[in-house]
Amino acid sequence: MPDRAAPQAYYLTTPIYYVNDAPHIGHAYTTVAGDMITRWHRQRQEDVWFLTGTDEHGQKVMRTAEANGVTPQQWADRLVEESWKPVLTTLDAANDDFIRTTEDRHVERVQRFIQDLYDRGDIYAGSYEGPYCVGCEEYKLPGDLLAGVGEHEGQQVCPIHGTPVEMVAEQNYFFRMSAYGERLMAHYEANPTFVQPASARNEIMSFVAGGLQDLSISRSTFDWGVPLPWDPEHVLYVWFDALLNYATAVGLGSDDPADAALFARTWPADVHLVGKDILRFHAAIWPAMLMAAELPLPKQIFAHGWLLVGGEKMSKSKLTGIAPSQIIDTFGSDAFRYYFLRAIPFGQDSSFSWEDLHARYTAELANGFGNLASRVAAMVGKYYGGVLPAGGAASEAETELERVAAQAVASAEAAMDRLALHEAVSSVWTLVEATNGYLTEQAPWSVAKTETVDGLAPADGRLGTILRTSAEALRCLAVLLHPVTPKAAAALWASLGAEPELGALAAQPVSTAASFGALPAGATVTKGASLFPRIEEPTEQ
RNA sequence: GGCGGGGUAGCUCAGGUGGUUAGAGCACACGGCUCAUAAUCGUGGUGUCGCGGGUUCGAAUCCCGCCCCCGCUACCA
Repeated sequence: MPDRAAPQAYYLTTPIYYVNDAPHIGHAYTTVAGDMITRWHRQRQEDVWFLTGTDEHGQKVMRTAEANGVTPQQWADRLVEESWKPVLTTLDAANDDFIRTTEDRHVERVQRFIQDLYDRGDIYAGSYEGPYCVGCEEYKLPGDLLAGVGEHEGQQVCPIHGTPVEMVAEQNYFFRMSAYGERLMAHYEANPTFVQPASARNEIMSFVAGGLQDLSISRSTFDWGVPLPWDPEHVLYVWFDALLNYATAVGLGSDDPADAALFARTWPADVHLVGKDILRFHAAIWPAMLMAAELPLPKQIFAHGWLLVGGEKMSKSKLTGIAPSQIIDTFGSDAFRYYFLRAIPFGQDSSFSWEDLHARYTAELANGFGNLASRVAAMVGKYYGGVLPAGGAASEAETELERVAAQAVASAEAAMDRLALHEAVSSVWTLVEATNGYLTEQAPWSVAKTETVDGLAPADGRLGTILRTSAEALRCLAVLLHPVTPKAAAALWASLGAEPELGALAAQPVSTAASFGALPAGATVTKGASLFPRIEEPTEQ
């Protein structure tokens, strides 16, 4: 347990995923990005907290449960246990906690939070009026309505039923969000990286600059939610409930000293990763809620883009929704992680295609990285019986390769600070390419012909130097790629025989990764299974 | 409608405060090598830079108009 003077943990969250449906690769993408970032920070030797979870209240979940003939709680339990938690394992996500909004710890702390806002006068009773569709049994958004035709000429109609909507008023409670517009604007202006990337920042600023209305935060037409402590006929608006998870999960509102310590250690969060479709809730409503409660704001809201399939946003209804397992069953979790982290500029929309996935898998993972590990291990086996040679004096070529490694680390570090995940991976890859080039130029197989005597070459000769240096590059790659492809990196770590001397891969610091010479001479190098075996056909699913 | 982003090689994209023959990766072709997952290394071609005007000695880059795509335009999560 860190003491009060201890530096704050690097605390990152994914959105909590709505259990209305099963996970698709869009959810998995966010999780993988968060996992890479937090793994990287752990290897910077920082204290880290990585949170993910599920959002389980609201009318949609209630209806889906009803349609499936179960209670909302049963429905949520089933999806969480059968889909959402397993996918974390499938993805190799190393989260520190998993919050469910139906857990007592969350519900109780949410109630305490809103009671506090109510007591402060930031929540008040009012009435909400809006266009209501009887057929849908819900309020519609003004922008969703269509102009009526024929007998409904001149009226606004529901886009689903085609029947006129009626204005309905409902008594409920409001959050005084209008009071926070100016403070929000001031915060955006004073903290340019609070909302990133810039496109997201511009969008949210233009939204808030347009003026904020108070937010209706309770519902009395259904009961699947957190009851308001002072008026249990109402449940809390699901977003108000959901956003609070980031704080309740790390102990806000708990009386337990351990929870209080965790909160002190983690809050404010460093990054909330979000999809750009939920940016507003995180970049406007959530900070306003925290301001109202007089709590520190998170340091950054980072909105990543959408995965496009055939040029359109991936969508289940259009049959372009893809489950993570469809990719992972064929390519593996490492390839899944690598592909989305490398191929997609983090923060931008990007096309996904099976052809691109397969092409990158083959060119970069199988032929580039996997084959590099394979050829080095094979040569250490062939020329030195699997015992890593000590090597001799470094020539300019070795010095240059080490320089490339140092540059890769420096570039990757800088990219990670900007959450330019794709650039970080690209930076690391320069070492893969340089090492393949180094091997071709140094041609250890040719050197072996002149140095080998009685089947073995001297460990301190030129051949030994080349292979030792190549193994060092691989060690560096294992360390740097552990956040991206943890399974392959671990396999490589084992193949290099690094663990006995250097310890666990996950504990290897990024900062010293590029210092060659860490692997002990005499380490047992084994050529295991291919890191990324070639896969025949593009998998059309 | 308003605001914002975008339309550049077969594909995915960079460039874009105007200036020599418009770039990268992939794909493709040729050459080297043979340790390795038929892998690797090197070399090479590829483009009316959405359309039409304009400013300029010179525009992918600036201005005007037009076409097309996408996002935002609050209480569905």
